[in-house]
Amino acid sequence: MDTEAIFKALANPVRRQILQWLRAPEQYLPVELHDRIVPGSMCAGHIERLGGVSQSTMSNHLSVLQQAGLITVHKRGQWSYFTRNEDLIQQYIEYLKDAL
Amino acid sequence: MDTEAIFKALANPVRRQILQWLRAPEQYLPVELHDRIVPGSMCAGHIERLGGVSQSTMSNHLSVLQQAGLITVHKRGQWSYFTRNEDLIQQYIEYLKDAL
DNA sequence: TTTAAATATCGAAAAATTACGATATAGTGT
DNA sequence: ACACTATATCGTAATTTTTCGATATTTAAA
Repeated sequence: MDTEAIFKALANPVRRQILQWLRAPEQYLPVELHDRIVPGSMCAGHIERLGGVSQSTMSNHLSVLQQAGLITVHKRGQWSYFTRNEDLIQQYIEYLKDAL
Repeated sequence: MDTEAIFKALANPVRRQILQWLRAPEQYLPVELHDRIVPGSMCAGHIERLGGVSQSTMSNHLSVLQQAGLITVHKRGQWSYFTRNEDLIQQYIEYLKDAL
């Protein structure tokens, strides 16, 4: 677990918001979307539309979260589906409990 | 609880290290020091000597931690004694448990 | 009251992060 | 092959963070 990367990733409000959206993608997406191919996930495009930043900026945020291990990507066709890495998130909280 | 400030404060390795030193000041200080006036605390000077940064830089880090509420200061004479704010730290972890 | 010691604040340089538009890459459909 | 869509990457500008030395402030000590 790269705690340094996690702390840094979480220091940005847009990235924390992304994690929130990914907690309940259905809540933020129209019901009938092909996104549902990978449940509990959103593709980059939808995350981009939710956030108030450009495509490249959002892509970078997603990359930072991914490198910290907080989210994972599954590529299907031309789409990238992002999912929370609940295991790592939990592991990080456990770590904080006695390391903070 | 200013979570934004906490996330940012924790994003810096020097500041996280300070929190570690403050977990057990005795471990990092010569036994016979006047610092023991305020138990579980260290004065700015000792923290400065432990970290590899200048006096003003360390003072700034301490200020950031303080503004985030992660540490508190007690002034005695010409010294500032810094102590972990365990309540807030715990509160922050509780917050993360269902907000992250 | 002068001197010294501990800490805070100021102003500015250096480094890192965030942001954007443009372009590249890769997959889809015609 | 061509156009189109989704995403990633590149180069760079803007912003924020980190850092430092110098100076100010406060308390103590001579």
